[in-house]
Amino acid sequence: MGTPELAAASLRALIATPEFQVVAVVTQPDQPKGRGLKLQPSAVKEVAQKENFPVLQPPRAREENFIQQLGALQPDLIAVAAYGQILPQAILDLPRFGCLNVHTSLLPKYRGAAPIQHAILNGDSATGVTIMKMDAGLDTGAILTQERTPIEASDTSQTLHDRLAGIGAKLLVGTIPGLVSGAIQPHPQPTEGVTHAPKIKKLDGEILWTQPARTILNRVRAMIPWPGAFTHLPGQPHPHLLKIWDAEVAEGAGEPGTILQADKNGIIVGCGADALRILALQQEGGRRLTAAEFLAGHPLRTGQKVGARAP
RNA sequence: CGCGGGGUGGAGCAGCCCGGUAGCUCGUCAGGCUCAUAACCUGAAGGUCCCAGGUUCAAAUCCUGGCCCCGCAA
Repeated sequence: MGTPELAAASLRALIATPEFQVVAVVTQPDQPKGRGLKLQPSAVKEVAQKENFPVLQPPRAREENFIQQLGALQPDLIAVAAYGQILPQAILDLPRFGCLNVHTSLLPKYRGAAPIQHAILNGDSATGVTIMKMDAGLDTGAILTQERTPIEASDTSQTLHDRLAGIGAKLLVGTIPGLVSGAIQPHPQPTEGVTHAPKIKKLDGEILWTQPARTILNRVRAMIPWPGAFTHLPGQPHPHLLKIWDAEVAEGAGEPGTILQADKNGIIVGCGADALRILALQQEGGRRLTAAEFLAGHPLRTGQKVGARAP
């Protein structure tokens, strides 16, 4: 059971392992997505369909109807990764070996929907993947295995996600035989160090220029690919949304939100501490551009303010 | 048909409302300056103004249809 690309990676790994027999794939119903809000199948559904596995897409997993359908398949084990729905106890109890969950953090840190983003947002130097045996709580199940990976300065949520997806898939496939044979025992999560990583919202991408440049840069990296860290450029009818795709901390001081310098080397904006050199950005309606390309058509003067919202 | 922005020399933009000479920043090429340079000066090349119709003496500009890109929304 899973929905986005993260889960698709695990699904591919399970399919590729001959010891396992995938009897069904469960994913969220197709959602209206993209321009025009057309219905789009999930990443998991695409993989499942390509391999001709039966796909179940219950609108609500707790419906009796679906639970019976699932029970009829008599699964020995259910693997879950970013499914997007809370599973009722009836499903957790269904398989002989329980339900395993792939979670992209070192639990009990960052329980919840967006552990990858929060790890980068907080400037952590490492994170990892946990395979746990699910219980009724939110990511509170007993830990089976964990694998750690460093967070590089160049990592974004995108790159880290891709790496963790691979690690998680491998770890899941490696953990299942150990659980079945009894070689791997579940360990309850420590009560110390519990933190939560709530779902990222669009507004979490808004840059607060009064924060230190380091903190802002973490936000820029954490919000890739979605929603993108953004600010606003004062404009005639309305301010223009401006997404920051790449940046680095630069020396310099100036009033937060003020452009200190703008040339081929980047656009330097004052922050609460140090300054941020913007290297790649995108205005609404436009493509992603390097600072030099952007400046060729959007002259910026030093001293100009950015991000100021109408009082 | 969910809402909105946009497609103009190689890149990024202005011009469109108020039809009539193709503009700006950068890049490219040539020459110059310099110990030297991605710096500076001078000059040059390079455009079916997304496509198809329509209106008009005349369309980048106005009208209709289509294709593509992007932001919002998820």
